[in-house]
Amino acid sequence: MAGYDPQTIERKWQEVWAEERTWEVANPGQPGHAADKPKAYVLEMLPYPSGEPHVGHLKCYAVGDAIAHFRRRHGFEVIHPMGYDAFGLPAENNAIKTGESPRAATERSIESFRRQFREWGISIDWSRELGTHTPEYYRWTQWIFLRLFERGLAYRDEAPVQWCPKDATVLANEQVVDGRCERCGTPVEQLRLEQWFFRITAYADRLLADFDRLESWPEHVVTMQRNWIGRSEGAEVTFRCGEVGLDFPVFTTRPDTLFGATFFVLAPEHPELQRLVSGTPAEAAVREYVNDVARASAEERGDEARPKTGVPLGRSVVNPVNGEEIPMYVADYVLMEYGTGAIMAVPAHDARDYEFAKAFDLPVRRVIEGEDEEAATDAEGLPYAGDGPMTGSGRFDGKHNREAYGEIVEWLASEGRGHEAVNYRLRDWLVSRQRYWGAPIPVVYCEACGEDGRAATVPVPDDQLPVELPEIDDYAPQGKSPLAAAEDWVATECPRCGKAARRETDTMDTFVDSSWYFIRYLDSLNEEAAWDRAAADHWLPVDQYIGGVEHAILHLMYARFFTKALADLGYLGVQEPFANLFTQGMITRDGAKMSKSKGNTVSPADYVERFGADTARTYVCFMGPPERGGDWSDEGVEGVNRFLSRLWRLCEEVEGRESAEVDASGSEGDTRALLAKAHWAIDKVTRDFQRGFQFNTAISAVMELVNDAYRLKDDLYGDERGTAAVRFATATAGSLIFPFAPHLGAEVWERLAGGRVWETPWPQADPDLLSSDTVTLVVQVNGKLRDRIEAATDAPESELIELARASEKVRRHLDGKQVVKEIVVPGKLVNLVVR
RNA sequence: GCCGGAGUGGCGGAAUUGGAAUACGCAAUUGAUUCAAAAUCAAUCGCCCGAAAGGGAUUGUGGGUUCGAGUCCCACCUCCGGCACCA
Repeated sequence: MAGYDPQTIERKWQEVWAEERTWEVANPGQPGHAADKPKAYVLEMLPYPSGEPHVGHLKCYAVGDAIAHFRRRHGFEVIHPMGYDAFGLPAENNAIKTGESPRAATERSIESFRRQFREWGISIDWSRELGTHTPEYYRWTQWIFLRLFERGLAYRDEAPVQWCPKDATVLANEQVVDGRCERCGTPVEQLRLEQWFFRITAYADRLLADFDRLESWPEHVVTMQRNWIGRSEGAEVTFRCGEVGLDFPVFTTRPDTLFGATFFVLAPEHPELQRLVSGTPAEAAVREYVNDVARASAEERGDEARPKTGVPLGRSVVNPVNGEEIPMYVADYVLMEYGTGAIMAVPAHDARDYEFAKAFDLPVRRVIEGEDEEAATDAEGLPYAGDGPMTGSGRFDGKHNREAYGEIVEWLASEGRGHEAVNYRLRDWLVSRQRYWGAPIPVVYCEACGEDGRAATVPVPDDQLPVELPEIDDYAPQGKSPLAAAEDWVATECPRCGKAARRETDTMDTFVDSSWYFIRYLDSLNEEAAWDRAAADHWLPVDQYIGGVEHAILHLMYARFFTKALADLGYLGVQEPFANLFTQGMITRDGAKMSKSKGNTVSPADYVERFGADTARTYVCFMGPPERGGDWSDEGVEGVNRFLSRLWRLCEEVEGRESAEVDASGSEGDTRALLAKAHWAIDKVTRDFQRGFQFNTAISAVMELVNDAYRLKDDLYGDERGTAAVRFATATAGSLIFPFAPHLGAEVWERLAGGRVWETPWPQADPDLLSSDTVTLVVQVNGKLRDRIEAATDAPESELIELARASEKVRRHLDGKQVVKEIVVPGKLVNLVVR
C-alpha cells in the first residue's frame, strides 16, 4: 500500500484545475455566465510582490480560499481573483542598492508568487490577474486621478509636509509613526512644499456614518477608523485683537468654559504671528522660539511629558463673552494642523492649559463647580474636566454647564462672534511622492497657459493616457523625483496650447493603486474603460474581504473613500466596497515577529515541499482562531500531516472493500455511532464556518471523525453495512476537509464517492442522527458532580430524580442530610441541594 | 492618559443559552512491531493527598448574584493592539 504522497496528488489536481480553468467565472453577458446562481465576491488583500511569499500570505490565502470553496459549494458563483500591488518603495530601494531595475525585480517576484499560489492550490480565477505597475492598469489609476481633479477632489497646495530625509520623500501623515518614518525609522522633518492631495476630508462625515452600511466588520477596526477620523463637535469662537485689527477664530469643544479663558495661544506656524510682533520688543524672542521649534523633530515636539514652553507676544485679544483682554502667547503645544492653529486657554478646565498657566504664572479661574471627584487631578480639584454648575460666568451662573453649552453658542451666534462647528483629526490625503517606482501623476505645467509668472496646471487628456513611466538609470532620490532627470520625458507639449511644457515628476502613493484594484478585477481586460458599470454592479460589493489588521486604517479607509467618490461620479452603484471584513492575526516564530534580520522566517515553499500544500494550509488554519495570531511550530505541522496521512490511509483501505449502501435507520451499535459522528462533524464544521470562520475547531471536528473511524473500522469491516459506514465517514471527512486541504479532499472524494467534490453541494447533517435515544445525565449534589447516569432522552423529570437518588455514589453524599431542592435540566443534569 | 482585545494544563487552544472545565493538536511516558531506528499501532497523561477506592482545590486576583459561574455583575492586577499636547 502506497503511503500518503502529497506531491503526486497535488500535482494531479492542480493540472486539472489549470487545464479546465475550473475557477474562472464570466461576467453578465459573457458566454458561460451563471445567471441562475447568486454571486459571491471573495477577496484577499492583494500581495505586495517583494521576494518570495511568506507565511502571512499563506495564511491569508488559505483562509480566503476556504471561504471561497465553502461558498461555491453552497451554490454561489464565486469570483476569486488575484493581482499584485507592484509599485512601491522596497523595489526602488533595492534598485538603488543593486542597480537592478525595479521592474525586473518586481516581475521576478511576481513570477514566484504566481507559481507558489498555484502550488498551494488556491482557487484563483487567473483570467482576471493584474499588476498595478503595468501601463494597462495605471492608465486607469491616472484616469481616476483626472476625474478627482475635475471635481476638485485632487488639488495641489503648498503645505507643511512630513519629509523623510533617508527616503528623500514626503510621507502621508499615516506613514509617520511616533515622529519617525514608518518604513525606515528615520526621524521625520517638516518642510513646506507644493504637493498633491486628495480631499478625503470632504468625506469624513460619510466615512463615519456609513459604518452602518457594513454587514460585518471587526469592531476594533471600526473603532480605529472612527478614532482616526476623530470627529469633535464644538464651536468656533472669534477673539479680536484690536491693536492690529485682526480676528482670531478658535475651535473649542468647551464653549461652556469661555468665561474661564485667561490667556490665548497661537501655534508657532501661525501665519499672523509675524504681523503681531513685527517691530515690537517681543519680536526677537518670538523669532528665536519659532526657529527652535522648527528645528525640533516631530518626535521631540510630540512628547507630552516635556514641560510646556512658549513666549508672550505682548499683545492681547478680547474674550467675546465678557469683553476681557487676555494676553497672547506662542507655544508649541498648539498645533497648526488642527482647528485654527489658535486656542483660548482655560487652565481651570484643561490639563495642558493648566500646565502652561503654572509654568508662566498665569491666573487660573474656575467656572465650573466640581461634582465628579474623579475628574479632578489636584487637591483644589483642578484642572477639572468634568461637569457641574457654572460659576463666575455672568448670567449663566448656577446653570448646569451642559445646559449652558448650547445657550452660549446661540448667544455668540446672534452676536456674530461664533457658531457651532465640527472638527476632524483626519487630514487630506497627501498622494504625491518624489520617487520613481509609481504611477506618474498625469499633469503638465505650462508657462504659456499660466498667469502672473506661475505655470498653469494642465491635466493630460484621457486619450493621451497612460503617461508612461520612462526607463531611467539612476533611481537615487535627490530631493525631487528621479523622474526629473529624464529630460526627454519631462519636456513635453502642453495639451492645451501646444507650446513647450514640463511634466509633473512626482508619482502617486501606492495606496492610490490599491484603492480601486478590487473594481478592476471585475473587468481587468477592458481597454476602453476602467471597468464596465454593469460588471461592477453585478459583482460589488466584495462579500468577504480578508487581510491583515495592519491595513485597518489606511488601505481600508482610502478604498472606502475611492468607492464613495466614484459612486458620486456615477461610475459605481455602491457606497461601501467591503460588506464583510475578516482580519487575520499575525504568525510569529519563537514569540517574535518574523524578519530576515532576526533569521526567524518561515518559508512556505520549504514546508510545501516537505509536507505538501494541504498540510501547510491546514496547519495555518488549525493553529488557533484565524483572527488571532499564533506561534509557528514545526511539531504542529507534523501533527497536521499525521492527521492527513491517517485520512489518506483510511481512504486507501476502505476503497478496496465491498460495502453496502448507507442505511442510517437500519443501522445500530457502532455502525450507527460512526454515521452519527459523521453527521455531527458535518454540523460542527458548517456551524464553525458560519460563526466567524472558526477553522481550528472545524478541523478538530474532522480529526475526531477520522479518529473514530480509525478506532471502529476493524470491527465494522465485519459486515458490508459497517464497511459502508466507514466509507461514508471517510468520504465525509474528505468532503469537509476539502476547503482546507483541497487536493486530498478531492482525491478522497473521487475514490470513495466518485465525481468532483467542488461540484458536490456541501453536505447537510441529518437531524435524526444528531440526537440519540439516551443521554448521559449528570448528577450533582450541591452543584458538585457526583455521578453520571445513562437515561432515556425523553424521560420525565420525576424519573430523572428517581434515577439520581438511586445512585450509590450520590446516596453517599445525601446520607444524614435533607434534600431541600431538586433542580432538573432535562437531557442534561439533576442537581440535589442538601442541608 | 483615552479607546479596543485578552488572561484556562508543560505548550497552541476547546467549552452552543449560566449546566460534565481542559475537546482537538503538540510535547511527555509506557507497551506492540523492528536486528535497530524512523514510521505506524495500542495505552497513560492538568494539580494536591492516597497503594487503590476515593477525596480536595482549580479557568489572572478579591468580592458578589445563582441550586449551579471560565461564562453574568463590581473592584483590581497583568499582557497585547490602536490613538495620543487634536483644544
